Amino acid sequence: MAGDPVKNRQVYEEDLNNCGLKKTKHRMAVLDIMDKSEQPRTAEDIFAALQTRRVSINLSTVYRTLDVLVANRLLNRLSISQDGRALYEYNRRVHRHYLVCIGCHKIVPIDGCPLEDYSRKLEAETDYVISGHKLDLYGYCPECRAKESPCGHD
Amino acid sequence: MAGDPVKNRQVYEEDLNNCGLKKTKHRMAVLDIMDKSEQPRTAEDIFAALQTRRVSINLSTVYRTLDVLVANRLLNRLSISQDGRALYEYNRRVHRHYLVCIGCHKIVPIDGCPLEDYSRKLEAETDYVISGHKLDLYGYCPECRAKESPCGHD
DNA sequence: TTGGATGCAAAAGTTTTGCACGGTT
DNA sequence: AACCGTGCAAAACTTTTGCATCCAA
Repeated sequence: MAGDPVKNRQVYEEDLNNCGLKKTKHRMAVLDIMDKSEQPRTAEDIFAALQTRRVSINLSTVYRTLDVLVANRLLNRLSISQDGRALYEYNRRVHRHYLVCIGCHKIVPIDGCPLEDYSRKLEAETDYVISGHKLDLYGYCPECRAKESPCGHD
Repeated sequence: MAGDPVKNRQVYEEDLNNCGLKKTKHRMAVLDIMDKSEQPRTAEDIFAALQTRRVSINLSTVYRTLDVLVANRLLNRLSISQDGRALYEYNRRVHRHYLVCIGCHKIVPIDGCPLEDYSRKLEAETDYVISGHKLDLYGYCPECRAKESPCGHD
């Protein structure tokens, strides 16, 4: 699905066009990096990935690029991280949730969404229009179970 | 429930004691403010509330106090906010989720939790030990429905 | 008395912005 | 050519830290 580079470049280009955004090497590279990322990434992280690819860019441009892509719904900005840094993910237009390991901070996507029925029910109860939700689950992966501290302090 | 100031002060004092923390006017005031808050609050916001109460405090002490109270599970730190600032809430030891209005940023608590069964099911599937989750729902409150922009840009 | 709590100032870290220049359409 | 995108430097903003002093137990 994310394996054919030529096909993907066409997708990115089309997405940028549909949004009325210019096609720049920076935007193309960021979309490609994010599309191929298994996990949500920080701006700094994306900046490093660009440098690895020999794409010359300034960190402030990374932020500006991310802002534009988020505003146009090509990326999502998450608020999972505890440490105050924003995380970004490619918007696959499929509803996705994550399971975050408290021990090693590994983030894995979860299949499916348990909240579809619940959302509609809550709309009826609250008289809100519910347009989305964020759900992340936290726990210890098989490798990290032994590290769990029972006392509350990490 | 949060109406009797004397009773509540006893609770805060007891909680601080149980955690081996000294009882200071700052900690007492922060616990009281948070206990009486309907919505999660930022550090800056709590700082302002303290000043309104004529409690003299430095912003760095607010952060230190919040850190201590979070580490001891008397408060929770949330990651709802989009704008990079941490939000804190009083830990009522009841599992709680929020419904956030995209229009006016009002945050209201939701009754109940739709995820209890799901968590256990996911544990079985993934071989993780799931110790918690974060769920927030987003939408437009009755007052803000008219403001919804269909184009993605706010 | 003693170790933790606090104020103040300074630093650290992330993200944003002003401005001049460069690239895309 | 016009407008948007970019680099660079500086600023803004939230949060953390060092150190001397203060306070609760």
